[in-house]
Amino acid sequence: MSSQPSGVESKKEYHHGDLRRQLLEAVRELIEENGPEGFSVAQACRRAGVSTAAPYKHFKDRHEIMRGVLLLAMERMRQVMQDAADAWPAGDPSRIVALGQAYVDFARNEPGMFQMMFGHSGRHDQSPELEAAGERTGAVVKIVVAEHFNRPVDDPVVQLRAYAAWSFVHGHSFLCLDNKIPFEMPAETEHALLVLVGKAILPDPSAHAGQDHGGG
Amino acid sequence: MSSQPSGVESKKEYHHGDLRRQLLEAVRELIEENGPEGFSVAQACRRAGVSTAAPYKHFKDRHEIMRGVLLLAMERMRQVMQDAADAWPAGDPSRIVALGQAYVDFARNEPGMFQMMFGHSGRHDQSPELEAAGERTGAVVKIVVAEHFNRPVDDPVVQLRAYAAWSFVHGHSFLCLDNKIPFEMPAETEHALLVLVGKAILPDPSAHAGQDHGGG
DNA sequence: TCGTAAAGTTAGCATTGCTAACATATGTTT
DNA sequence: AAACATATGTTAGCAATGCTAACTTTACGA
Repeated sequence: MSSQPSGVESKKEYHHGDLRRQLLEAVRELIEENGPEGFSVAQACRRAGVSTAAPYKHFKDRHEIMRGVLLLAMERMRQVMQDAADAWPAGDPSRIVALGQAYVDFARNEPGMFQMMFGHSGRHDQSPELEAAGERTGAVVKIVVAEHFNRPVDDPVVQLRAYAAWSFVHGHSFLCLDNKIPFEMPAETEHALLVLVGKAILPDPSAHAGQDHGGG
Repeated sequence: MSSQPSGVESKKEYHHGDLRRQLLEAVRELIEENGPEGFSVAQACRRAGVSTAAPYKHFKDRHEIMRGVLLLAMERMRQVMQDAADAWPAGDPSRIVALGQAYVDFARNEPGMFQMMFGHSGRHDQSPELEAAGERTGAVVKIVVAEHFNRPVDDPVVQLRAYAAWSFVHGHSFLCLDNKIPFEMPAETEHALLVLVGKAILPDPSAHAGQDHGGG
């Protein structure tokens, strides 16, 4: 067993032992502190206590670092959404609202991450792994919507309605972070908004059974 | 009249004559070509044919350049939305769909600008003028929604519903640019989506007169 | 035990944002 | 018209950054 320090930095050794993970964490912190633009590899190095050349033993370039950071963030997002869904029984309309709330909450709790994940269309910060992680997150939404409509996940109705709901919470999240909401919105109003739009886009299928939920 | 060149670059004179505008245009081009991250003041200088120090006679720093670029972009956005609204008579439900389509189309036509305007929450790239321009754009939406519901623009119902609709097209625009749509979406499907969500969030007030459109 | 590879280091390059000091054109005042 | 003030260019140079090259130290397996 090597004497690799875990968690906090211990006595200075030549080999850091946990650099990769600490770099990812340092970058995450910097982005949350200074915004998506406000970070540099050099800053992260200082924070991790290594030279500015050290990261390139672990990552090809700064974009690969970003990909690592984003992958972890996407996994956190999937987790909080899964937890929100699990807090309600399948089929309960509150489940969808909770899911949307979890999405918005993640954006508010990790605004830097959220903006890096979705706001840049960063060509360089893309990867198959990240894409797969994104699809796992999207799957959470689709499954809940499918259960809501009691249809298979690949049903066109489910696809379209799930996407419409996602678009809404996605846009709302961005507008929140940008302080673009043109009126007061306390938590209750936001909840009401989610309920309102949830009902509108994902109407209870048992209520008006004959209705066409597909649209076009 | 001085011999200042207009439009294309003419014979090289010591004084450029149109640098401020050409820099803004060069930056806009670079962002559309290389993405929101992929531009530098130096590149814009090369494109405008001046030294890298020249911009600082016109702008305080790179953020002031960005603010200028974003201000012009926001004005273009307001214009295309106003035009879309003007293409339909007041009260026509198609007007709202056209407005949403114009929003999404702007994002697709100027993806770099759209992402710079909304995707960064750029602390440094903010200004009172830009904020005012943003509110003018938002006003177009609010007015159309107010006419739709036949209520004053500051009516809470109008505020909330207009915001909900904006959130949706905003999110959809981002997801489009990020290639995050999990299924095929030709233009007709997108139109159908806009109609579907438009009806859901902004139901025709004449149809179900007694309905509560506020959602409290 | 020893050699190899992993994972650090320092030195250095090109690019960038920005400033300082200088140069040139513009145009107003007499 | 001459002279000056101002606007708007220039070159030179600084510090920070991303990244590479060459070297050094440590860990681990044959």
